[in-house]
Formats: sequence, C-alpha cells, structure tokens
Amino acid sequence: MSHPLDTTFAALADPTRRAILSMLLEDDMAVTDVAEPFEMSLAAVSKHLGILTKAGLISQEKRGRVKWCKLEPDALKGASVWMQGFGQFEELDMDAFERFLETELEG
Amino acid sequence: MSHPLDTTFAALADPTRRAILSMLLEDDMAVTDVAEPFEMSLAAVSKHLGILTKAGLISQEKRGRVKWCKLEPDALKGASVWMQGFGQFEELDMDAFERFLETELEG
DNA sequence: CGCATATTCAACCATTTGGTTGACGATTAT
DNA sequence: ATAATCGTCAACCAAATGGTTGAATATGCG
Repeated sequence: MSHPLDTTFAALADPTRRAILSMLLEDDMAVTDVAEPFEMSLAAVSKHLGILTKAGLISQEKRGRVKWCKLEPDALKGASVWMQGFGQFEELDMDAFERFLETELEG
Repeated sequence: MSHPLDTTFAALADPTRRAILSMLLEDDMAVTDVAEPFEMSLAAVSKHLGILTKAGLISQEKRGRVKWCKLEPDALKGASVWMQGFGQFEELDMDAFERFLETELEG
C-alpha cells in the first residue's frame, strides 16, 4: 500500500480534479453538475470523483438518485504539513523534524 | 503542455522523490550519494532527479565529474498558494526558510 | 407500469510511469 | 595510458493512468 501523501499529491496532479475541487469550494454539487463544464464523458468525471474520494479530498453522499459531492479540505492537511516542512522552520521542533525525515525515508 | 501545478504535484506524488527532497534539506548532494539509500538502480534515481529538476524543485550543477543536486524550495510556492485557497492552511514562509538555511543549517 | 434521469460498471485503448539492464561519454586517479 | 568513477542514454518491460463506449443499476415521474 502506498503512503497517504502519494494519494493526495497524485489526486492533485490532474487539472480536471483540481478544477473540480475549486468548483466544490462554492457549494456541494451533484455528479452530473460537476461534469457539465468538462469536455469529457460523465464516466470519466465519475472516475475522477472516485479518485478524489479515495484521497479523502471529497465525500459523496447519495440522496435519492442524486449523489452529492462535498469538499473535504481537511484532507489537504497532511500535504500542507509536509510542505510546511520546507518553509516554517522557526516553529519547528528539530527533534520532531529529524523523526519526520526518518519516517519519510522509510516510507 | 501541462500546467505547472500538474508537474509540481506529480513530482511530489512519489515517495522516492519526496524522500530525496527531504534529504536535500540538510545539504546539497551528489547524484551517487542521493541514490545510495535507495534499493533501486542509479539510473532510476537519476530519472527521479530529472523529474524533480523539470518541476524546478531541485537544480543540478556539474562540477568536475560530480553533479550536485540542490533543493529549490521556491518551486513549492505555486502549490502552496493553490492549497491556501482551500482554507486554513498557511502559505509557506519562504523568507523564514531562507533564514533557516543560513542560520540553523549552515551554522 | 413504463420511461427518463443519475450514476456506475466493464471492457477496451493509448499513453505515461517507474523500473530494469547494458553501453556509453566524461572526468579523475594510478 | 589504463583503469576506475560519475552519471546519462537507449531500449525494453509491466503496471498505472486517463480516456472512450455501451450496458447495467437505481431512483423518480406521469
């Protein structure tokens, strides 16, 4: 199995998926409405939503025959923390940082 | 051609490449030394370094027969700004990072 | 019921990805 | 000059990715 950060960053590496996340910033949306602006099949968008769901970046809840997609921004936290390892060093405990480096090397 | 964020996030989606970036936090390294901890061929690591270079996350400079790899954390800025749009995550403080490199590590 | 809507599934396809190996050019050491 | 070291290149491979289409599954509506 792969590291959670693999899944998060891979999910974010696709422009369609990033656009979907941006759309969901405004409001929850049905799958069909998410798909509407894209020039690809509904099935393709459905796959993208599946990848975002697996990454935890969105959740999907079916009400009636409509499946609603909801942004889950907390799932970005892991990636954000990892990236902050490259930026916010004054607030960083160095021992914790060493441990972080080692886990990353093993992972 | 693809969006810069595609390249950045795709580069970060691989555990070997994230580990390399973490290693380069400590110091610049030769390709051979970067490759040493990994259980894969030197050519494979060289490919990873090429991907990181294309993403701008590292730079490579050849001195003699040794090619030195250097972290370029500014390349994370675009991704950081994009993620910042999703809420509570603070933007990378690049100035703090520069100061850290000079005072904490080099000292 | 019968039909339209919402969404996924399954099979398929082309391209990309992450790895291998062996040969190669460039540089340094003996 | 010869040999060793550093790193990339080229060809190849298996698996994953991002897309397609057509059938299938629910659900809601008249």
